Amino acid sequence: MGVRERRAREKRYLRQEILDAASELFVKDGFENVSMRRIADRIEYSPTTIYLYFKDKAELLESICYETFSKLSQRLSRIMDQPGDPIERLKRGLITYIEFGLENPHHYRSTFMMPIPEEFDPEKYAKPDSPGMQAFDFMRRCVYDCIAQGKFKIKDAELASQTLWAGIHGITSLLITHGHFPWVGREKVVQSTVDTMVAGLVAGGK
Amino acid sequence: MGVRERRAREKRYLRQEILDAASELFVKDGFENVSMRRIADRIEYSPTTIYLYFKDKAELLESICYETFSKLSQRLSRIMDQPGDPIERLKRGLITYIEFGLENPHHYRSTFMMPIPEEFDPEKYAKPDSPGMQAFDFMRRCVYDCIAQGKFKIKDAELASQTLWAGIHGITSLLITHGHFPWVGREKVVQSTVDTMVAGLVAGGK
DNA sequence: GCCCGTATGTTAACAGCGTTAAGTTAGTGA
DNA sequence: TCACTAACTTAACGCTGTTAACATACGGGC
Repeated sequence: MGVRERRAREKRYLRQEILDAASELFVKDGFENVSMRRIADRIEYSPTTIYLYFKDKAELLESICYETFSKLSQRLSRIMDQPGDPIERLKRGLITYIEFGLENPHHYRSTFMMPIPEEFDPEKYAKPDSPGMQAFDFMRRCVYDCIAQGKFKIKDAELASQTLWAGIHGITSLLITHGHFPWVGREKVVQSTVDTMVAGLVAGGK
Repeated sequence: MGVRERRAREKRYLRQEILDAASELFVKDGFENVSMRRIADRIEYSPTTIYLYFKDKAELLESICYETFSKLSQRLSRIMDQPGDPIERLKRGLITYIEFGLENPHHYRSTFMMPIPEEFDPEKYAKPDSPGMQAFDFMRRCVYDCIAQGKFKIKDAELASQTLWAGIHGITSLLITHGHFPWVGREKVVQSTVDTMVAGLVAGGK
């Protein structure tokens, strides 16, 4: 009587096929250039079939970003588990975040650069443990370590974390959207951003 | 024989009327929620009329952003002309930039957060003196002053400017797209970002 | 063994979008 | 008066995300 199981398996399989097709187009062309019809073409189903597996386009592409950002979480967790100077650890984590964003510009854009906040939707913000926010948590824990060890002049870990996030998000998103700007050099400005932010926390702003 | 002139005047008038209508919708709903047809409705012309005055939607909304960002340039130029400690001047400029972005989220988004870089289009990047870039120039000049007066450990003014830009862009864009995030406080994190970046430049990264 | 209900997928359509080609109208200059 | 041009409109193309209505096939209960 494994019929139910076979069906469920097939269903999972098609769901994954949709995800794969969508992901491929998404990586190549980005959110606004992937249409439900193009995805459907690729898997040789009708466009409406997709709606049996995903509520709408946003949810579909959100799933893709979720998968991808999980990899960032893994990378960060490996770094954070290592011993040694928390400041060096923090810097490596920040660089990893930035590099991840540059490797996955469309995912990064969809996750962190897309909508202007519509009305507050508790549904969405009740789950702050999305992989994106998980990445933020890794950083926050590392900042706690730095403060605990007296490395920072600033004592408010939350404030310090948010400040750092601003910095790394800034350079990541600018390099994504303004790749043609006459940067002094991608690596150079990435490194400078990280070094400057951390130095600022060490020295204490004001 | 002032007919030509009257016609030209009327033409300018309608152009401005389009800009005003578009701007109003734009401020309210943002780029992707303003349609040519909605603009046309508002001024009681047919949608195609707009194309007699603007090449396409992008150019129309670019004009709007241009106008708005000119105001930022003005604000910044007033600040930069004042005497006194260049670091204080710089900080005031950075804060002004951020506040401007938060006051005009849709303009800011369209100008600095929108496209993934398509193929290099020299047409667009031959004019780096757009108001957006003008704002950047103000900051750069101020950074030069700081370095000239030996206030910064970092000596590369271009690198320092780009690093600062990353920081202020980061907090501006995050507050725009993630207004619901549990920030420790908007003003607080803005101030912290500016202070931390500047302190980092003063102390010298590494 | 038949029938019903459900799961799965399709077709057709709606309402919108940016944009273009073709057509209309009014008014000026010759 | 005629021809030309500038200003504007109508109609259409080819997209978009999404929904409602319809088709089909298949397993469970009688």
